[in-house]
Amino acid sequence: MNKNITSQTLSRLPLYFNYLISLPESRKSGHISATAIAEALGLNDVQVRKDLASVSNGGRPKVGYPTKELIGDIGKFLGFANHDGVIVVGMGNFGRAMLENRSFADYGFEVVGGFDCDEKLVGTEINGKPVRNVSELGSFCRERNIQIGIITVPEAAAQEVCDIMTGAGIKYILNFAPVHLSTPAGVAVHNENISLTLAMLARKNDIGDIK
Amino acid sequence: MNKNITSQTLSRLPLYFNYLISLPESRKSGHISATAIAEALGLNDVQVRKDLASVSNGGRPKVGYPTKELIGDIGKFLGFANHDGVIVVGMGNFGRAMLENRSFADYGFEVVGGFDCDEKLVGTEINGKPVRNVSELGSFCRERNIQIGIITVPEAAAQEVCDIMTGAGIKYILNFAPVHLSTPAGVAVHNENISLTLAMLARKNDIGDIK
DNA sequence: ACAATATCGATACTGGAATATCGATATTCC
DNA sequence: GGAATATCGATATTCCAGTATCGATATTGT
Repeated sequence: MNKNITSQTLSRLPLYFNYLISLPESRKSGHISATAIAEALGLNDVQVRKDLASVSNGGRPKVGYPTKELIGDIGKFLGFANHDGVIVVGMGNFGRAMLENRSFADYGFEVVGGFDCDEKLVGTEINGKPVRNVSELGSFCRERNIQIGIITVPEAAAQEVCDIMTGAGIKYILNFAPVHLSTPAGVAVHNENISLTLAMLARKNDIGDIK
Repeated sequence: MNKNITSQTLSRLPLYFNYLISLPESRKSGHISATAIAEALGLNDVQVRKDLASVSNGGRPKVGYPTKELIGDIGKFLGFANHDGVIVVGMGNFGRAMLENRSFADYGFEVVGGFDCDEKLVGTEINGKPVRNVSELGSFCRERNIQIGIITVPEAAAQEVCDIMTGAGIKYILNFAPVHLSTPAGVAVHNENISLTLAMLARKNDIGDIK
């Protein structure tokens, strides 16, 4: 168990977690080897072992890691037992998809509500979650100490929404608008530009010689 | 202008492109330095220079790169003048958002249609784009030589849809279902797990030291 | 009990990407 | 025109993730 971890390792942990919980109950009761996990996921066994070393108390030679304990360790490490509240601003299709996304719960997040400035939407519910007016965002987040926000508004409104969020004490912002947001220090932004992602994926092999 | 390019460089090019086109018109008419770009995007200036060297004819010392030319070069290189057809399978909110996303066009993509297996949706139009039955996917894609597909179906159906896509000759898959897809060689998959992204964003500081 | 085997963990190696350094060149200012 | 400065491009260096190797250890089978 070594708390020094790279983001690459961090990004593979959910993969292991996913794989382990998908195992039939019979296999969960025993042990599992890094070799077996690597095989199943098409990875290198040493890599898996190194990754696991950073979250677990170690496995035993010839036996492997106790499966249930390992699941617990990874889950705990990733904070999947948390219940962090998340708000979503912009109730277009994207925003609605966020409110309906069930997989957040698996990772310890709970979307507690949506915000929009369209009066026709304010007051409605989506997937049982209320839609509030953006003007209430500040008080809502401060009251509940919400620290995570998702921006799914059109490009033009993104920076304004971002400012409102940071003003409300939001510390982590996931931004789906295709613009670069500027934020005060201490606020982490992740820009998720779908078109960009697609471009990176689909253009890789097109062009000349790529390593 | 050197056509040997790494995928890392390639993945940064759209970033530069994005930044450059977002500049006010006044600054676009002049020149821009690698240093300035690096500063704005939080990257190393040498890295930016090296990246740009692979697509542009070079800048001038003390002056930088002619901005408009650079935009053109990157855009041309990335194929943003293309019109690559894209299909979307799964007409939930997510899928609908994809059909309505205007920013694809900026990057040379055109969503040509959606697919679903819900008969209530098949035959309708979303944002002027027809929704077809998944059973027609194969013939549709082969006829039009579609190579790019986006998966926005629930977890359980993702692998099946993936198989149908690869069977239809799709070469690039953007997958929003939170599962690892297995594909034949020659098919590129990008898994976009929103929950995971959020976890990495919001948990980074929680957990010990992350590099 | 002892040999064979599977697996672990630590260390060493490798290759590629990021970064630092440096000389060359264009521009600006005096 | 010449000094100062910003920037480029090339080369050298550093760093890091991934992989291979190897000794140690636990289990199994004879």
